[in-house]
Amino acid sequence: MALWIQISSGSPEPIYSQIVEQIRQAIAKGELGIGEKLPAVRKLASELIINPNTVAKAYTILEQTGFVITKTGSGTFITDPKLRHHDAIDMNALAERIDSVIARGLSLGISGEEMISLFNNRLNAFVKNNDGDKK
Amino acid sequence: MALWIQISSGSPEPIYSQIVEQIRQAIAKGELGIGEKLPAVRKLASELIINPNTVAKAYTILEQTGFVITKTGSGTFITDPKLRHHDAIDMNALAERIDSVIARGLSLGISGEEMISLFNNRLNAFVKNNDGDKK
Amino acid sequence: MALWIQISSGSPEPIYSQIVEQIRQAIAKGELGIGEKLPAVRKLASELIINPNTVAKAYTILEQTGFVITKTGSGTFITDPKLRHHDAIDMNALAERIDSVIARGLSLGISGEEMISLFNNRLNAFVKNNDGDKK
Amino acid sequence: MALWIQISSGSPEPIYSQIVEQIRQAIAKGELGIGEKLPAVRKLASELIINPNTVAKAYTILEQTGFVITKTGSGTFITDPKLRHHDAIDMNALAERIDSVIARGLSLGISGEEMISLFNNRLNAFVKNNDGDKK
DNA sequence: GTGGTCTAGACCACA
DNA sequence: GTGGTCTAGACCACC
Repeated sequence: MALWIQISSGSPEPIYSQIVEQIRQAIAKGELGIGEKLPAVRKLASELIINPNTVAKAYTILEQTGFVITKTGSGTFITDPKLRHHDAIDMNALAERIDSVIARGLSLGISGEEMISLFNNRLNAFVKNNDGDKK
Repeated sequence: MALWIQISSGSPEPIYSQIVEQIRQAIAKGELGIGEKLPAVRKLASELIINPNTVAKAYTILEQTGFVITKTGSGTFITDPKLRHHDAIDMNALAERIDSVIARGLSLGISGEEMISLFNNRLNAFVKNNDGDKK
Repeated sequence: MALWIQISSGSPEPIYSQIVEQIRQAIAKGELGIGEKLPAVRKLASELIINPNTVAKAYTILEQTGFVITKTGSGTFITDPKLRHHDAIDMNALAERIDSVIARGLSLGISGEEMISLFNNRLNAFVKNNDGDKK
Repeated sequence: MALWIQISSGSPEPIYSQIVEQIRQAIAKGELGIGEKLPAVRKLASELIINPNTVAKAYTILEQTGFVITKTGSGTFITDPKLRHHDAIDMNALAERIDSVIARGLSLGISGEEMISLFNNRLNAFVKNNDGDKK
């Protein structure tokens, strides 16, 4: 449980971004609840065998996006979702990402129905986990 | 009709990548048919007011990905989708991209139902255009 | 029999080079004998639906390399192999091409034995044809 | 040891392609082992007295072909051959290249036996080095 | 330090 | 006319 982050160093996506993404997904899935404490920067860095600056950058971004709050001296904690702020810009960005995914799928020869089916499957993986936590 | 590509120079996504993405989407939507000719490198570059090398890089990537073929001296053309070949790796990458999109959406406070609805809407934009062509 | 040249317009190899290569192979296989007449430039160009200049360029290269001789007013003919001249440079170039092929093969996971076997198979295809002609 | 790449600037083969080819061969010969680091883009460029962009292009191609992975900020490294995936298309391309080599050799007046002998000699140069590493 | 992106502009090969 | 290659040099992101 202590270490659920997977880094692929040979990836076009920067490491700090991979960390941000995975923590965001963990929060979305409910694996990380409100107020829960993230691993210390140095500890996570040594476990992933990466530069502490890289972890720090990831945490900074998460804080700027409102997903976590860092209390100097005690650690970094998941924030209350109600406190997170989002722009209309975010919705546009999301729509663009969806378009991109659809174009990629269609180019793979996947039909519209299959795309929807695939999307539902992946979405259920998220929802299921959240239900599990709520029980 | 002549210019349907939109570049945002202040974006973290590189310009050449924006071009690749938009052309891929245009192909997926059927706006660009098989065998159709893309604008010449220098022409598109001057229209978008960017360097020809940047356009050339985008076209090169599209060629390596199998979406277009370039015939030196005559131009760059959309390939037949049947000739494109894809790996199982591509499917995994697609699933990961979907996960990423879902996490982003959920973190914006969007419910599962709304996500599905949004996804269907975007997908319809693609399918509609293709139906129009078939008629 | 009249038209045995196959052009793939969507190829990194220039068209004129494809023609040169295929004629060279036809000569090596014995499909084209000494003194035999090549199709006229304009005729071949119209059959392949390409620019006559492209065919002319191919014939020029074949002439410079000594494979054919053009007699103005009558046509282009295969030369006597004894009259062809080659440099030590050619041998080095050949060795480099072999190295390149081997590296490519090994990177595909093909063993040394398989490489030799494959090479022999392809070579036999050439020799067989020559035997067939001699009978 | 530091510099084993030879560039011939007067060659029809582009410089970036020469670099790609020689590194591929070095990998096939075992001169470059898994995980080994390639020279930095700027360093190799200054040693070969060419533009860094040209080296970068070569490295990019090697990455797209799966021979190396580049980790921005730390360097470019040889990948594990097991992770490289290839298509049946590659085998056809290889066979074509072999045909081309054979035709070129035969046109130089080299007999079939000599061709095989030559091929074996070049192949041994590769295998020997690999055996040496294994000891 | 590393590689990635982009520009400006030149030259060449191809059709 | 088309795209392909290369140079010179700048700026940025990553680690």
